Amino acid sequence: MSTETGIPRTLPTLRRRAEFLAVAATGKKWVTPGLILQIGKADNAPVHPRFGLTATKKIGNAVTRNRARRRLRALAQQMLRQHAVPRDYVLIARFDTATRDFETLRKDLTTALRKTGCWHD
RNA sequence: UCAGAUGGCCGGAUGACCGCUUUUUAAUCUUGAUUAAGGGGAGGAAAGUCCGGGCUCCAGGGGAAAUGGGUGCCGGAUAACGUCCGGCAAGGGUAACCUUAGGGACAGUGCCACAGAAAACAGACUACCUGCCCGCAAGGGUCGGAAAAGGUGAAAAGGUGCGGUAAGAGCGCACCGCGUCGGCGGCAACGGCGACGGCAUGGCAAACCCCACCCGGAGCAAAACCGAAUAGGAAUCACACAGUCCGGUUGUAAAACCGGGCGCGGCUUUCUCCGCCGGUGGUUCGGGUUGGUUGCACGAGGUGUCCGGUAACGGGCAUCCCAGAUGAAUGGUCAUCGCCUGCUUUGCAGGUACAGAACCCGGCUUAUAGGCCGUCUGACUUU
RNA sequence: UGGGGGAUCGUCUAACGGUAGGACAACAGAUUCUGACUCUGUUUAUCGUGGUUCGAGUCCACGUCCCCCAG
Repeated sequence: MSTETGIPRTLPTLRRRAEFLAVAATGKKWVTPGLILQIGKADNAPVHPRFGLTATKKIGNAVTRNRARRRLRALAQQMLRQHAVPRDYVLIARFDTATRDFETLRKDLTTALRKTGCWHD
């Protein structure tokens, strides 16, 4: 389950509707053109960062939603494991998520983490 | 060469790094996890959910009826179909070919607005014609004849031509259409031939309907099992409360228990037969669950080949195993090359469709950049 | 995932298969010193594509969008 660094190789994900609602209820979020980041409360934070993904029907059909979700997941596995304090995170896909350049998307998430104070090196 | 018609197929490729899921083998231990190596991992429509079937439950099976729904030329294919194949008819096109919910209008009911004399028992109106009467005449009246003319309308009671007549009329004739009968070809739809009739039966059934055939309902969030937790409910109302006979066991007896028959109640809308079960149904209150496994991928399966059949399709043989997620995997990034378009033409820029399995299969419908391979028709040119 | 229902002016709602009507709104005019109220007039619609029919908002097929129910 864990390596010598203590952080799992793949981050656990949010699964229950109640968990998503709890993250959204804090109201703490940052909006960038590529994605929206929501952050859960600090008092009941988990040991390691967890994340959930949301792609609504508004951004396109099933193929577009799948592609946006997969890019966000790949991004989250890369970034959150190294550069995020342990919290619950929810990443919401926007119109440009499926087509935006991946480096720009990475900068979007970096900016969101820094602005919300969840960044660490 | 140009313009068309039609059938089938494909629907990007390779590599590197980092991942996800499933499976096989091996190792480790905490016996269900980790690690390592290897294999598999979205479509022609996976879509819409419009039909058909498998499978599961409603305990199971048979018959009848009602209600409701569907299909509708004929023959065949199929597990089945509203699908497919072949044929017929009608319509369109120079043609290849395409389109068609294409049974019944003499079973009955209904509708045909406006216009028009009339919209369906044909008969009334205007107008026409011979005779008679009135009148100088124009014209009027009347006994009859006849249904050819009447601006409409989507549609007007066979059409065109000739004869015929006082005027006309299938009144007669020719051709076309229609109907009836006969025999011929075809399994049939239907076709064509001959004779006769002398025109009858307007349209709408994607209006109600009639006829023929088909259909029980719900759906994998079906359903089964394991585990945890809680409960093995309470109140009230309605309905039914039916028992009896026979046999056996215990017993002194009364009686109790067991089995069977008849009866009562329930078992998909109703009835009924076999069968099964023994209280049923409604309302209110209270309590609880949302984990895992199976179902779940060897199938009306794919590929190749041979045989039968015009074809749809069927059969034989060989060979292959080819997705299985559950906040839901099948990917992310980079590079190179295809293909298309444009140009500053040997390189740069832009583009590369529609779209994501969720129990499975057969179809239909809809979306789709671009490309490939046939077959056929018409026109033009050359030989 | 399965089942059911619907779509008519900008909004709400009518309409036997036969000229798509009404209310509110908008616009113009009248009234008023100006505005409101009131009166008169005008504009605007059958979800899309095909089919049946002489003729479809209505009947049929396919598609698009929306709503409801089960869980």
